Amino acid sequence: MKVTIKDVAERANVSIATVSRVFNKSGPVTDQTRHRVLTIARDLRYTPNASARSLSTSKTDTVGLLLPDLYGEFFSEVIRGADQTVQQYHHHLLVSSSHNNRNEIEAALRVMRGRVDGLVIMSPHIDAATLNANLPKSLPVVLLNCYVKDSSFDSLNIDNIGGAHQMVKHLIQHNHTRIAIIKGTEQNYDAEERLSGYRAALREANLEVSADLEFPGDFTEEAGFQAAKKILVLPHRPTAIFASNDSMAIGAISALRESEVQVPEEIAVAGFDDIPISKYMKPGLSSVHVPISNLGVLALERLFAAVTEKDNHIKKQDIITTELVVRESCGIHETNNDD
Amino acid sequence: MKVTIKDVAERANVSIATVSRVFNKSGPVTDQTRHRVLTIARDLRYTPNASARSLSTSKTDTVGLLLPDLYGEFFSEVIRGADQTVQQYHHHLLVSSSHNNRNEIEAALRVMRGRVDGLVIMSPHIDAATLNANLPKSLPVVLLNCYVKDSSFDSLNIDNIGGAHQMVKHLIQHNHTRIAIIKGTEQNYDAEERLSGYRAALREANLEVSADLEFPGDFTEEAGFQAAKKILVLPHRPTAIFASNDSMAIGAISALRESEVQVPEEIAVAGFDDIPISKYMKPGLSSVHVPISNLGVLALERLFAAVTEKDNHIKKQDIITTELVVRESCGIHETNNDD
DNA sequence: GCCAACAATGTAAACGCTTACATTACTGCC
DNA sequence: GGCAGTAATGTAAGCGTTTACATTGTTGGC
Repeated sequence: MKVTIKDVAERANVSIATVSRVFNKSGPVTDQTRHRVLTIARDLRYTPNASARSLSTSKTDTVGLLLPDLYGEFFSEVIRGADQTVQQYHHHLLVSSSHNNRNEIEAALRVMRGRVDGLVIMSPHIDAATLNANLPKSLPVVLLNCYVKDSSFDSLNIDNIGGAHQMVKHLIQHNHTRIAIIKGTEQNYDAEERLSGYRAALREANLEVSADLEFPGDFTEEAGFQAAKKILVLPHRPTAIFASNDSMAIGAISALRESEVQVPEEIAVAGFDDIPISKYMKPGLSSVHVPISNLGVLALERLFAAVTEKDNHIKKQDIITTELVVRESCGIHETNNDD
Repeated sequence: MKVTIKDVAERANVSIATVSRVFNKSGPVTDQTRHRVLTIARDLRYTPNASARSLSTSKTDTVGLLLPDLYGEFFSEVIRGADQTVQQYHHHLLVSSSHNNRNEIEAALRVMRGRVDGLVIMSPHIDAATLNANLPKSLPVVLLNCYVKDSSFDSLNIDNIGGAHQMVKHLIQHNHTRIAIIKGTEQNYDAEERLSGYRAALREANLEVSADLEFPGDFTEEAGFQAAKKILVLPHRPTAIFASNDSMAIGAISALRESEVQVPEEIAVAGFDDIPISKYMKPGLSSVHVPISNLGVLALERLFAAVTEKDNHIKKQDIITTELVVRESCGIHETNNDD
């Protein structure tokens, strides 16, 4: 039924070593022989057995992408960038979500190990110890947006603090003094950083940092919706809302609309991530642009560098800068240089 | 460096066969022995080598998901559903996009073969011949939204015709008589079916089917935008636009807005797919709901059935029904039973 | 007490490939 | 013409498992 290298070798009257050499372009082979082997292989529909090859070479030509969740455009974009890069390097992409649960993450790590030549991990809840405990020291790893500062790992992080700071500063510069924030998921790294960027900007402008203006959220539209409802009944109503991501901003706007509060006239709204829809909403959502699909590309390029360079690969911790995107929802149309 | 079954066996004073039996729960082992092996394995951080195992068993515990593209929420949702199901069955997910190019699809197929126990293929451009030529007869395959009617394959298709028909009929019932369509990508299966559903509904209502009302598109927001611009300059302006997917509908709405044409008052707009944002837009986008993430789940469940049942698996061609979702963009608020 | 039956474990072949090393057959140089 | 050097090919060991079959040890029925 299934055709192996041996079948090809027999039919071509050569040894399996020669067939192997043809397929791997390793070692010298006559043009004539090569051609004969290739033809017969095609006729026989021969494909090298990936497992056998992996076993022999201890390479899998596959890299793993471990994500906290597979929901929403953010991850979809990361996957897209990753796939693109992986194909370019003639590798394969093993994707898995980890459900944010520590045990499941460990299981996922262990299970990936041995199946991949390298691993990109995007999981806010992971720490260096878990990583070291569950992965062989030799497996190249790139951390994407993880809360691990350890210089023993390559990592890529979004400049959450800077981005949030920039957006809030922008609002302040345009005379907003009561700015509420809808926070991200409790304990989430991005969430905390965005919050601290928000606070820093307020402090810097000598504005009060108050728990009364900080509303819980979990990055879903629903949470944004609920938070906005709460904000609306505040005695001294804020003039601006900074949502920790676009989904929540969208939810918030939809709540404001429901209550017939004009955006941005009565309340300005801004988000974070700049997901594609932000551009197409009405009003267009002001946001902090994160080069998401680029993130996937960068992570994988770094990973392949690590895989290739092996031991003399130098690890780096990079911070990806964000960019302020001003649309209508924050009430400041003009293109001006706020920084 | 790397620890193998042999290391565990030596340390535990048993043969490798016993260790193997412990890990696979195949064959009898004393509780005492099992415990000793397990403990030592844990201490040694032993993980069975996946390649060796695959070579030996010719199973990979991995299934492949071949998508035409990785762009947008649609695929992100399919992947999510797929991942969820795959985890449930303790398998892994190898994802790849095929770039819609025939050669690349063939390459992807060939490369997947041998790495996976089964394959879900979503690729409008593929035909039965290509499939047969590049895949071993024994590999379970589920076609997702492919234009292959062949009963020798399991397949899942969206009821594009029915969905489009239903939406256009709905518009007609509410007194729209000039309804433009923004078509999907040329030669694309979904695109053609949605177009024919549109035409059927018009014909059924004795409305003219005219090329003047059919505008090219390619499923991107940009295309929707451009098409709407063209529609706006039409001498006898349509009162409704049916976009072949939500992205184009969103692009169209944004073009109309730019020209200060009221939606739905002046022109009603409807889409297809019911991607999550549709709900949060203003106006909410009327659309044809496709249970996307469910699609991923269903496809993988079918695949696992095929993998498990092996030879006595009975292939089926299923059509997934869609559902009309009426929001504001088509101008008919009331919840009524249109069918 | 013997033997059958079975439980627990071991032995070794096979899975399909890569690759170090061995072999063979040419070349051209002195 | 012999020999070194090299190009082309072959041989066989190993990669880490699984598993059919063999071996050993125990049990219980007669």
